[in-house]
Amino acid sequence: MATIHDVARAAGVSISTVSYALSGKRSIADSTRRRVADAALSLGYEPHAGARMLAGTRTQIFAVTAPLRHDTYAPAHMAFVLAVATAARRHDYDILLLTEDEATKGLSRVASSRLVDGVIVLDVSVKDERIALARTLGVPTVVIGIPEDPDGLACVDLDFEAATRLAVDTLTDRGHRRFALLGHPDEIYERGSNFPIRVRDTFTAYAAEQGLDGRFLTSETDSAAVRATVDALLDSPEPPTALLMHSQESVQATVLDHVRERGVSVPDDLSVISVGSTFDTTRFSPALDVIPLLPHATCDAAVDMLVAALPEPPEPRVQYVAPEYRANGSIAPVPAP
Amino acid sequence: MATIHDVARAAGVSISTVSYALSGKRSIADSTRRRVADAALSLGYEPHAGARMLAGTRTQIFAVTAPLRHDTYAPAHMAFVLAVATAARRHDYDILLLTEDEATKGLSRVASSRLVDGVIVLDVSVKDERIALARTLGVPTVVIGIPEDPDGLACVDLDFEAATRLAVDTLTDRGHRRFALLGHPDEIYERGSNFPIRVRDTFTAYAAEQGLDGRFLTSETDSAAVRATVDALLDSPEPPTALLMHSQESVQATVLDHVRERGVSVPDDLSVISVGSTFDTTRFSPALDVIPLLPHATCDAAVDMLVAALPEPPEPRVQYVAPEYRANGSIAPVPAP
DNA sequence: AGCGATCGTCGAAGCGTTTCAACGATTCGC
DNA sequence: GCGAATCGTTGAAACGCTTCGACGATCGCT
Repeated sequence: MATIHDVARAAGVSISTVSYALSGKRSIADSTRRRVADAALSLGYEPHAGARMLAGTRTQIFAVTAPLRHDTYAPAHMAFVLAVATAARRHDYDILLLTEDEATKGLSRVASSRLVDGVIVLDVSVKDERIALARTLGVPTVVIGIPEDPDGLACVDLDFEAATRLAVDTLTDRGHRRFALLGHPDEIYERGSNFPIRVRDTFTAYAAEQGLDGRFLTSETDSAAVRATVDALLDSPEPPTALLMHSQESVQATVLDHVRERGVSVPDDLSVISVGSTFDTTRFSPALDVIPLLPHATCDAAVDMLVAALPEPPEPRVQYVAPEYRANGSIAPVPAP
Repeated sequence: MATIHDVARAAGVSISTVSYALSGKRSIADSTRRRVADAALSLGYEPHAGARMLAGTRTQIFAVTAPLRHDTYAPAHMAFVLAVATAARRHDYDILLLTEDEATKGLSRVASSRLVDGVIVLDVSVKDERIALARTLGVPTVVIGIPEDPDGLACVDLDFEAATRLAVDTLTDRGHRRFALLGHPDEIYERGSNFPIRVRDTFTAYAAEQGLDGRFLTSETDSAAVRATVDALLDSPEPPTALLMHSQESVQATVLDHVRERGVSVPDDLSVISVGSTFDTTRFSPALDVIPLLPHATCDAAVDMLVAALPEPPEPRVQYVAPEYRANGSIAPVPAP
């Protein structure tokens, strides 16, 4: 394994010149720079990570703390981990993965051994011990999602409020006045889960503000209960003409199945939008319009925020990522009465 | 941040004594060891990762290279990444995650910068550039899964051959003689995917060897095609009494749905076993007997193998993890004719 | 022409560990 | 009671890099 000494010898310069030539931190004659670069390349020189950490101030590693809860939806979870990894690499950073109980314990460890330059916290829950830890550790941290008390923290998340209003607006533009929002199971709200609550509350408040009929329904996960909920909705005296869904993939699939079985056509009889989803709604039949979670945009923003502030912790603030509407033909103007 | 010097001063000994006291690499008087330990604890001393890498020979980091392909089943993928992380932590190792194109490019990078002590290769494909790279890089490596040419590599995988025979044996013990295996879509086999082929070939050969009727069927992913396949099977002159399934979760769910719709009872009319599955087959109705993939057992074995050999590459060999049968009531003795 | 500023390069001082050779103090065998 | 072996401890030398201060050479300005 070639060291900086080998490169220096091969290029006929001193090791400091090699360092400066490769890092660009001081001006070096073009001819010298070229000679150094050539030598480095032909020797296959890669700086020793440990030496770099010790001498320099950067490790070029971020920790990603991503506990796995029993209700974690694996594909979404992975999309975020992946998006962080990809974003980090664009800034020459690698990702150290802390999962399960290491998501908390490992955080202190890697921070105080100065293994990482910063931390990305994924999948925050309402009461998240990692939040307090990040605050006391003083290691530069960005949180993806909004914890109960974001004071003193840099957070990034999709703007669920805007997403909800965007869904409603898109439908009122087409004349809809009677809405329903099918949310997650009750326990999710009772547990204080962050964005389901934000979506629910925004929906209710915004519908009231606009003088719309806006019913909120929770969804159980078993398919019979979902069908019963759909029946109750469609059989009500003035059934909604527009349905927002902010729930599990399987629930949304069941709803569509059951609606079809009842002879209700989407979008002719009922307009449907999936809000804040992580899965591919074009595989449903019919494909659903969606305002998706945006792992890439969110993680890019988070990593940018972290990198920009280094070596200091980023300025505490909550940054919202603007939602995007993806049309797939599941909405239509309100049907004639 | 406390350094080893601070600890030495606090304990009133030299830094080498601190190092030896904490590492246990030389005998140290018990009283001294205690004083050092106390000092380290009260100062919150954590050794500097970079200094350690530079001076010592270990980094206490493994790279996990896990590309994400378009057909990767996220939950299984994550289970493996997680299982590796957990196993590694038991040996005081952290995990550096290399995904997407970094799965290959990053491998050279982290290996030649001596950032990692070893590599775990996940999700090998038939033609996998990471295999060749691992061979030339000389960094200690263990592969999870069996590549086309495992020569010179240490590999760990579930014993799919044994799993398949176990499924067949379990059913022949109950008198079954007519079998079907529902596998993956055709393209999977054509692409040369490793374990689907191993399951298929073992099934066919073992059935022949035992003088059984063993039909192999591929499965398309769309539900109509799956139903048609089931119909063809059940309507054949001498329909099988036992069905093995080695296919996607949704396909298995569809099969069960359709079988039920046709009034065929599992297990009374048809015994069913799910082979090599990563998902929870107890959520099906009926719950299915399963010989699951074993991420934990597999990753434990892989990490153990890697750690045991360090700092040398592990001895090249293929280690098979024994399959486990999980009964959930989906098999029964062959029905009376 | 003479002066200071700028440029390209270099030597050397760390960074915080691990580890080796060596040392004084005990203990042991005879 | 003497030399040899053992034990606990130490100082110092790496490990490979970054970065600071310094130095000649070159430049631009009066």
